[in-house]
Amino acid sequence: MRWSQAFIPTLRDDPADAEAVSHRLLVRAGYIRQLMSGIYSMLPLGQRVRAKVMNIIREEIDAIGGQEFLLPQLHPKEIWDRTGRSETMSDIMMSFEDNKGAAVVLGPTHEEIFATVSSELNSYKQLPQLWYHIQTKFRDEARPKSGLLRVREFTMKDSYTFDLDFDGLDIQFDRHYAAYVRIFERLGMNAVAVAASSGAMGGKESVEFMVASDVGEDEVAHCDACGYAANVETASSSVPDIEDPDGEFAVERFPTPGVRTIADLEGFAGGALADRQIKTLVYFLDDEIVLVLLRGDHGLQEQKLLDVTQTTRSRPAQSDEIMALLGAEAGSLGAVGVDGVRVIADEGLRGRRSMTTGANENDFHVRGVDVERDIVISQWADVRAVVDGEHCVECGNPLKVFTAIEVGHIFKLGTFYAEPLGVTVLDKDGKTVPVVMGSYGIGVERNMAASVEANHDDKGIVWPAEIAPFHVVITVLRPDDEASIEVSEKLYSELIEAGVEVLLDDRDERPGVKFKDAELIGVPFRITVGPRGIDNGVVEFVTRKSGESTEVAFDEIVSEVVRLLR
RNA sequence: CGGGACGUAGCGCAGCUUGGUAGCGCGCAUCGUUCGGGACGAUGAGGUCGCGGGUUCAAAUCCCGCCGUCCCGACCA
Repeated sequence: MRWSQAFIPTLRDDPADAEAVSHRLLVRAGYIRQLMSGIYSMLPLGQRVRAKVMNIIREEIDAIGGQEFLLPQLHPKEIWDRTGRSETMSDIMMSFEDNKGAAVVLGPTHEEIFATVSSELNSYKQLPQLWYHIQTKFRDEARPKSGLLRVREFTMKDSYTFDLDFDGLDIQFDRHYAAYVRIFERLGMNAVAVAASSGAMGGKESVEFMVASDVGEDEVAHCDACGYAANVETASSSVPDIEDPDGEFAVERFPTPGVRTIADLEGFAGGALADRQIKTLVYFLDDEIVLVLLRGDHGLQEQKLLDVTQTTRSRPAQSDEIMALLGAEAGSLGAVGVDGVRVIADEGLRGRRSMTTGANENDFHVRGVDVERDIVISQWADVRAVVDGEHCVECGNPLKVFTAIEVGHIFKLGTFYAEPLGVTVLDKDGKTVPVVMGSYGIGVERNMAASVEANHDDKGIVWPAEIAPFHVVITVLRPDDEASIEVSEKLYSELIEAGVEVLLDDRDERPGVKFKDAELIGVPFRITVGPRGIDNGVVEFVTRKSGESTEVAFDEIVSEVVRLLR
């Protein structure tokens, strides 16, 4: 491609509405343009990268036996009514009527549609199967953000496996795991596989692939020593025991005027340190009101609470609801003497004595509380949010907690979907059995953006060669110089001949502009052709990532590039 | 959905408080000089000031309504 003919609208200034690095750079470097919130046009450079990302994914899934499908984007709403997901997913589902008045939706995912096809799986002899497609999804997100990282229309590779039993599923799952590891490597990212909450999805197990980034929306707890890694929605940690005072203590009520928070009580004469207080939270789990108890300096991880209670929705109670239940405002709440309400206590409170907590009367607390003696605990559970620096439950070393981008998610669904969707086969004995399923997803554009988050510097994008829109840019410093033209045109055709993707910067621009643009768009290698080198029979060869520059003879440069790209 | 900010030329912004001429930088076009890290000079093209209504002799500017975009939060297989 000749740059003079290419549509690569680079911008000198950062776009005003882009904050995430990948968003800023992809817009500035002319890869994408926004059409509306969460909806982007792929410009030629963007489309080249997107196609390469899809090809890598395709290669790796094909390599583990995947069969590529292409299912439609437009679905009859009726199919979604059957599984009830037109209701449960209604807030993100784009739905409307076609011209005949039939209710249709744009698919937010494709389980239901794959299921219609898989109904033609009839016999155990047809299993296992690995089906996938790379298709557009529509999800009407309440708040799209950070460029391509969270959008409303995007491409996803979603695969589905069908097995006769859970052993078969385990094999398919492990193969996907390995394929995903290779994919993220090839995309230039250091992805960590973490245990994830299966949440309302049900199923046996799920693993998310996470790339550390400060624009990520998830938090991961990771142990460098032993490799333990989990989404904080499911992560555990150990914290040092607190030594409670010896001796007998009785529950004693005392006035605490003006004390509203844990911190207030720490500073109050006769109060207590945070780790010697009991924090009492009032939550609705689905429609039941419950008390959740934590150590004063600990925080609640709501997803863990949902998981241990097998509920799907939680919300903090409002002040009037709290008042009706306990007769006091948040800040003076406690579980001592509370009856008829489910009390879920975090493991961190086990065996604790002589604690201080609210008295369920404004401006009063109680001390001398022995958690197990004085409080009726319905359920002990680990519902505490893991914090950076706490200790690994596996090996005891300090955990790191960091934000990350979820670049892939693989699920062992089991029969969770197969049963309601009626995906069954006849086994050897002629018995109808549900198929054991797995599902596996990678967002294409999100991975493009995540790769930029991981591969950039202050000059622009630094693509891994395999997904760069071009492998090499030939920067012609003096396109008005005959010798320069001759050399660069020859190189250009030889490189193309050698299978290298070349961008020939033949624009009538000053050198500085060309260098800046080449760096901004992130082409891995640059060959600079200028009068200075021509006199010596050499070109300058620059590696984008290292900035390293060498002089290479005319007749060696093509083989050098080919060697580096291999 | 709650909170905040913003909407003026392709991009980045000023002008709005105190109503009257729509401006700057970049980019773009032509010419000239330049040419190894975002050149310089000259000339020029380009704007329904987000949309609708109101106040006024007069609205980018004041008032009302709406729409859109971003950020924080809620939400999110």
